[in-house]
Amino acid sequence: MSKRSKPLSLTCEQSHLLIPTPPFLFEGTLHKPSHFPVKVDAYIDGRHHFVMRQDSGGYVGVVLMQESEAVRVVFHSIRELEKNEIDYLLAEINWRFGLFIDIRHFMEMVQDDPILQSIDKKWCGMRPSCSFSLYELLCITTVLQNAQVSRSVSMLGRMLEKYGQLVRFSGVDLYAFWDHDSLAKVEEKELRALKVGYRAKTFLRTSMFFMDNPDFEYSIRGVGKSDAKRCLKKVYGVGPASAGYLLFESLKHLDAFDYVSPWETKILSHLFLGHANAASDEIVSMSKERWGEWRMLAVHNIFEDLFWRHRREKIDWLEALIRL
DNA sequence: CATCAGGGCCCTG
DNA sequence: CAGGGCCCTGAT
Repeated sequence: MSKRSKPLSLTCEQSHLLIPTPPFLFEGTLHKPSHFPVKVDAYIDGRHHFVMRQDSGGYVGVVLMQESEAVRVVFHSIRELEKNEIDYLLAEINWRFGLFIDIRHFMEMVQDDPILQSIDKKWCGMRPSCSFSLYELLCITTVLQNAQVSRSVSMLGRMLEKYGQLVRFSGVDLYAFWDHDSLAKVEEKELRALKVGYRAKTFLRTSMFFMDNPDFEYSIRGVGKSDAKRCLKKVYGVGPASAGYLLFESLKHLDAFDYVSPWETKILSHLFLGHANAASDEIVSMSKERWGEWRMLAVHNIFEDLFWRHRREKIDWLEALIRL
């Protein structure tokens, strides 16, 4: 694989409509302020952009925008897409952005919960969503491990420059991820040169795993949380923290909150108790008691609201707890 | 300059 | 099941 610096222009447009289960909040679901700045997806002026990879090797730039209660989907590609390709892409988008999820019970719970009530009405009711395939999200959780944000960002940036494909559509330049089969063939030394450290081995082993199990993601969608977690943790490099993110963001388990990382513990401790010293077990059991089967969705709403407010006007205690 | 934890996880004993 | 080691970075 060689470095391709010139963006590939995707000029052929096709437009479709998807209908989410109500109540649906477009920005809350598509715009995630806590996500770090890497050119793999972008929410700009009410439009969400990202790139999907086809099995055939093609790239499809996707733009999502609100159209009353529906979601307008515009595909950008180098040639006209066939009906079966479009059906696949639409079904995939329906899943990745959780358009099928019924959150009515959660919204009822919001009514008599002071913490959830404090979330800005503009987007209390957001859903788990993820522009990426399970493999792609796994690559992201891999760079998150044992690194601060700035390092995670630069590791992923270097990987995308070398192995990704830059595409241009609808006025944005974004990277498509590499495919697992090609990355599986890369030399570990070459990966290590990108300063990903011991993660080089993780990338190779996960890529080989997906090469051998191309239907892994589909086989664990719709499977119960504990079975799905067991399958995920068999993948080299996936521990409790990564499994949690994958279960919620990719597999839509709204209760995937059984482990909290230290930095998240501090933030939730501050919110629950007014100080940052609670133990992570304590935070998990408080959340279970308070929100039950909806606990990860609740925590997600809280975090995104917090980061969103933090971007507009710095929240001092939060600034002290997140490290950039 | 050196030291060290960090948005974990694997492996060993 | 506890704890050392792992790559690199930026904070101290």
